[in-house]
Amino acid sequence: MSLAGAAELAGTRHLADLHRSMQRWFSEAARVLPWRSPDCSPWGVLVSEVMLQQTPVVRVLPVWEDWLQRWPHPAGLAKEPSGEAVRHWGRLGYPRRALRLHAAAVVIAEEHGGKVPDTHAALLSLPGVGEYTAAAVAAFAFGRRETVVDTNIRRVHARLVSGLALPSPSLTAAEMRLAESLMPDDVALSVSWNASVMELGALVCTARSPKCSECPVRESCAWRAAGEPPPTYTPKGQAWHGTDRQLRGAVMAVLRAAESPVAREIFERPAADLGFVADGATVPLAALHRLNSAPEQLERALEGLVRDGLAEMHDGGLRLPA
DNA sequence: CAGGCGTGGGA
DNA sequence: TTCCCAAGCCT
Repeated sequence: MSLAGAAELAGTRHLADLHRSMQRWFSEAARVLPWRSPDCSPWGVLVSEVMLQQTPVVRVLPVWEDWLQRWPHPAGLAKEPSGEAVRHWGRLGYPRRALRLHAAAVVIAEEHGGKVPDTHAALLSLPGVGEYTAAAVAAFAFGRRETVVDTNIRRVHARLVSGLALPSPSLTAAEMRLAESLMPDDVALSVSWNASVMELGALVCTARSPKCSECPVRESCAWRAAGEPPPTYTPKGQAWHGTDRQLRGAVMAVLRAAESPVAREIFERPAADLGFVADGATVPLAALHRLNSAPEQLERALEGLVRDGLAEMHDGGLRLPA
């Protein structure tokens, strides 16, 4: 990063101006989201943060509403079989998150009196909660001064301060130090600073085709000043077609739709004779068959799902954990 | 620590 | 059509 740039920003009047500009922009440009409501419980914030991991807001909204109505408190979810969490996760993706959220609810019910813990350390110990999520919940649900660093914030810092098109592939110690150096001292202001930088990354300072003309801090942007140089590396795309991942997703879609355990042969047989599988399961089953995977790969996918706790054997068939 | 882990919409 | 990627976590 540009140490000179960071030093110039930190501890100067310039930094206070930056905080002010961002706060003003956030107050008028921020999206209205249910988990930002003052009425939203810490549990609602935690659920939103986990759902938002690697998942766009628009897809999270309906599932979050369903979850919070169904399980307004962690204790309610804790009483359910973990498979119910997975079933109601729907097609959000990364269903292990549902499993971990359920496990977190159990820990909260049993060890925290049913209340979401309010410290970074306690949050971090919950399943599925890493550095980012712990900081985000501590800040946004409990008003704490936390150095929140997510992909949006990393990108904004990379451009605004370091003059780079994109941050490095993985989070570095230097980035954490930079993020800390930019934090307002005031607690309330620090919370809105975290939220506003994240929102700027999500709405304006986007990965592709950023809307610099709408940026409230474009005059301070090191990347813009440098002539918007291109990224210095090319992110490696994730393979999808033909992967175990794709097959696992197809199997999970079947299990979510099935009302009874699905026999192994059903996963291999054409979708025609599925009399003993619930109607709702035939569509995802047809999609699975269309993948036309090798038996060995199917075996690997099913075993992987069982190993991960996303499915279990019952009556010789596979089902969501009951 | 590099790689595995879902999904669907937009460029 | 293909590729990219969206508030990461865990091993």
